[in-house]
Amino acid sequence: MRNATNPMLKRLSALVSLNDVEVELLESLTFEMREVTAGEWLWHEGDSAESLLVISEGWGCSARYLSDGSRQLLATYLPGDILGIFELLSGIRRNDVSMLTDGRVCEYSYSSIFTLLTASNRMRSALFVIANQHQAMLAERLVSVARRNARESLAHFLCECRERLLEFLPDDVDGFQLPLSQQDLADALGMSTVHISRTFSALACQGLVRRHHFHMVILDPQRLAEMADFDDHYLNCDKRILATNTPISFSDSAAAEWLPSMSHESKGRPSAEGDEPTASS
Amino acid sequence: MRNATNPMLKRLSALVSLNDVEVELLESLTFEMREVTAGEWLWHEGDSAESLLVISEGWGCSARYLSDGSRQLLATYLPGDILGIFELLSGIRRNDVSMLTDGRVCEYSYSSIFTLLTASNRMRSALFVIANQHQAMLAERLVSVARRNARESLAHFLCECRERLLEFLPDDVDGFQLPLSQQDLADALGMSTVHISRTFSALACQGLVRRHHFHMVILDPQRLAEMADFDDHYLNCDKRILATNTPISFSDSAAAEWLPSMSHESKGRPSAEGDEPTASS
DNA sequence: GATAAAAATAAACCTACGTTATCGCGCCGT
DNA sequence: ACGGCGCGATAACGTAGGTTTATTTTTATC
Repeated sequence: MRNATNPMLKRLSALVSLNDVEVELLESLTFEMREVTAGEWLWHEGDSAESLLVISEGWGCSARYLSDGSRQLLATYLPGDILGIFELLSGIRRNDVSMLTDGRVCEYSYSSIFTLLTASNRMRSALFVIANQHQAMLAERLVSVARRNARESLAHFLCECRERLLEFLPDDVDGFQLPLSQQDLADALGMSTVHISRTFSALACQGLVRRHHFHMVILDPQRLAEMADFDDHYLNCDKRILATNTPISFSDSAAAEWLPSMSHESKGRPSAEGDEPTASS
Repeated sequence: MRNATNPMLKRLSALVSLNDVEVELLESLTFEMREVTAGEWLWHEGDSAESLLVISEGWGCSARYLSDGSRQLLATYLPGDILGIFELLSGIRRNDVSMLTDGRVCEYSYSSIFTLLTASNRMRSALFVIANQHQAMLAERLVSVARRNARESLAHFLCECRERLLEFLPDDVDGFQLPLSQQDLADALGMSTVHISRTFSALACQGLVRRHHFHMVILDPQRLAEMADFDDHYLNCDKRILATNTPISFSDSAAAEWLPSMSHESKGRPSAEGDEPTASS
């Protein structure tokens, strides 16, 4: 794999196979790397949105705060995650986003992102896929909160975290850092901190997980996934589509500008297209 | 307002002010109108996605079905709603979608939609805004299920329905058809049917709503919104952005192709741009 | 209009979770 | 070393909402 100090490049190249032109384009993007600390706000609802953020280190989250003072986590953001895609066109931040831990974020101005989107179908698709993933996670969270009991819900969350981290983790590791306090987990899963604690104990008793402070070990991923009714499909289906370059049958030339991987060049404008040698249609 | 038998035109022109070229383009789109009946599936998760659907009459919903047989409604679709935007680029349906009532849907092939997206910034933005709205509703539903009690939750849902319908309803009406059975509502709000029933009684006792079968009357919208902590912002903020044509400051020409309403023409390709005389930057 | 099927209500009972409170532990600054 | 503080664990208790069963109302079918 290529040198990837550029976080955006790192993330996108994990999602789609980029050609040299695309890599070059990504490497030429200017970004500002910034140190952030736990609890720091990345932005607030209503702020004007002019840049896209990639988390390079640390965890973040978006949340809604209610009038009674409680909050509901809407999403967690892991290293490699890209934030602010949804606001690209509206120009206004939709939720509060803050860091759960110390870390490092990279800021890309929307104008450079627009260049990217215009130049490459695959990268446009990749950003869509990321946005889709977050929508899918949100839906799955709703299912958890609405339909699963505490143990299933927590188990599901742990499975999800593991699956999301797997991509960036060495294969042999069976544990990972889960830098969420029980308060954070409670806010994410719609439970009380006390019950999070209880539920962790229960899962530990069943020999499913082991936890020491922020370090999680999933002892029996299979059984945990079973009890949570966890299916990684919602996290990976779009990824697979991009990976296999599944072409969708369209004759219209307009489609070529939008679809992930049509093999013909788009009509004469600056373009970074070109396909890897994969199963073609 | 213009003749709008074309449901897509009707919806988009309610969202953004379209110019004549755009209207013409929309009117030239071919679509297939289809009668559908309550309970009919529009598509299933995993189906290949090749078209966008506009609900012209009736209500629909998307849902996740769990292994224990229960289901969770993820979204409701009202007349005018556009379905399948998210699948534009992935080409695969992500959730099961079915009709809650008899109705009528219009199908637009993705290829014609791609034409639309390529031709007009504003329509591209409009579709994004609609996708954003659904994401926002999903988030708000999560908040409801996770943080609000039954009365607040139901009240919030009713407020949301009212707000969404308001656009298409005569102003003077204080009642509307809410064609969801208590089972449907329970599936949407993560509660049991009996508790939906109880909660309706409670709301009725407090003089907040009146309900006769599928006909809802919100007796005191203000008080209902208060108790639900309902703020229509999440439904309307993007709409307002489009309406006021707020320009976002970008010097890059690539941005002009993406943003809702930059006033300059995009570079020489077929374009349906042109702006209404509004407050300029 | 008679009948069956579906939806809504109601009452009784139960449990998964919230709430409150207490205690122990590791971390920090003085 | 000390006390303060945030975090997590455990226990006792209360309750919102689930479950079950039965009765009534509404709708659909003929």
